[in-house]
Amino acid sequence: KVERLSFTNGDRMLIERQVPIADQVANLLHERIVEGVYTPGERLPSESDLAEELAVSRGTVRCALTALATAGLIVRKQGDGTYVRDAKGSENSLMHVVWEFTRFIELSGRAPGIQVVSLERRPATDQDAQALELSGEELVISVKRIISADDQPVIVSTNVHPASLFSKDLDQLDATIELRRFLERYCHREVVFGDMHISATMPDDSVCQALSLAPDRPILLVEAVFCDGDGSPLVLATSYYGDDKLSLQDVRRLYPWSSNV
Amino acid sequence: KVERLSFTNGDRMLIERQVPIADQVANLLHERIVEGVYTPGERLPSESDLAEELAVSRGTVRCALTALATAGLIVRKQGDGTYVRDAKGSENSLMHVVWEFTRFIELSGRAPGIQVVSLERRPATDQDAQALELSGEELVISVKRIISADDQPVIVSTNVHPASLFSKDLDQLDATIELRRFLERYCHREVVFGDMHISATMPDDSVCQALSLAPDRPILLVEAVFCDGDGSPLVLATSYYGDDKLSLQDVRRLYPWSSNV
DNA sequence: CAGTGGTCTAGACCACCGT
DNA sequence: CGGTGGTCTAGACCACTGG
Repeated sequence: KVERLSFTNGDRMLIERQVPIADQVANLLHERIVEGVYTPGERLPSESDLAEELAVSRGTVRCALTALATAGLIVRKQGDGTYVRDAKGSENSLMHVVWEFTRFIELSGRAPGIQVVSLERRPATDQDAQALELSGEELVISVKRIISADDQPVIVSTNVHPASLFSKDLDQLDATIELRRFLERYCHREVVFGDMHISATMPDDSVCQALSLAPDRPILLVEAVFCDGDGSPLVLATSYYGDDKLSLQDVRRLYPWSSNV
Repeated sequence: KVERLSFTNGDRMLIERQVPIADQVANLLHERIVEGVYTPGERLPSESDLAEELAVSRGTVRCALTALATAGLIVRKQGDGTYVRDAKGSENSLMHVVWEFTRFIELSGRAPGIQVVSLERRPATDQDAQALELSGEELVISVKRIISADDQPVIVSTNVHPASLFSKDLDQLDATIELRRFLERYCHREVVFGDMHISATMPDDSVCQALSLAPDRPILLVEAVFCDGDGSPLVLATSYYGDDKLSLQDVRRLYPWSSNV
């Protein structure tokens, strides 16, 4: 069998073992779309052609394309071809907004900033315990942040983590990074799942003040539990969105049991 | 090669050709989960066992499992097994809420009702035209409905469709069905994609009146464009949610280019 | 009609988990 | 260690689309 540790196309490393080939293919195609090698509305090379170009099987290419299609980046038409979808797509999907604040704000063309309001270790409340599947009087680590766009505060966010996920002391934690990186750096976990609840609410005084809002202006409240691949809860996130321009967007493939993606 | 048009397990028809096998498997497993054959937290039979039981290849079973995992119904653990996730999951995901009102309300344990406020054919507004990718002065069909739960109005929804999708006259349309069935019946299209924007807003007078709300109570506003598999816009939906109990929920697999689902 | 994506199969090897 | 899911391959046939 051919050993394919890596090979180059032109002067560029393309495929290597180690990380799943399908993922690499997806990333590669994603890059090409972002960079405009494949432009919106354009038809991609056929699956067979891609398979040949990258020296992988067609099944692997399909796997990658499925990922992109699920994310809404491409559209596949049987008997015709695969097209780049002309939409921003998944970049600002609902959940990313919650745990990748900064990227979301950057996408709206503004400069993100994070201010840590508080960082504490305390016993879990009943609500915490239920959401994070904790039993008894376990400890949690709670971080409250204010996120700003162009120095204008737009989000108030509180994240509660099971303390058992952390090996470091409180004063060794740098909370001025966003949720995703925070989890990666200190818990070595990756968010894979999310359960979110969205509602409209009137801001209470503290939120009002933090976001410099008029008290009669409704804002979005997002409550979410994020889990890792095993379904273990990593964080209970409560976020208030106080910016007109922060409309949430959700692009996704519907329907349930269609493997046909 | 074995011809497998259909076969039975006990007295029950299980697999037939025509509809993709993987989908049938997914549906079957979904049913079993819903019916409690497989209960939350329980480990499913191994992929190989399922493949053998249903007389399909392991790849096909994996396809089905991937669909369920994407929807958040199961969790797969390498080297261990596949487990039923204990969460309601995808049934009331964000988008379903918008185009399957009745199911959503039923899931909350109440009786759904649909009242048609207006049904008209008119020229597209600029906003319609942009959202539905119409050019010029094309016609649209606009339906305004009030959805109730236990006779209590909870949603005001306006759906604008390109008139070109319809072959029937206005007076031949029955709008007392929800969006999904409406599109199936009269346009013979299936919703596959959605672009949604969510925001918090104060209800205007008409919405207030329709939902019997106090004017100082914030509500959710969801604006969505739904498309078919080709990415063609089918409907621009504008919905106001005026019920405390109607919190939106979103469960989904994150991360982008992981084919590893 | 040729070419595309859609589906399925059979078999292989791997990484990982629990025992 | 055996069994599980994770990945990849090669090849087959189908359904659909466009020219």
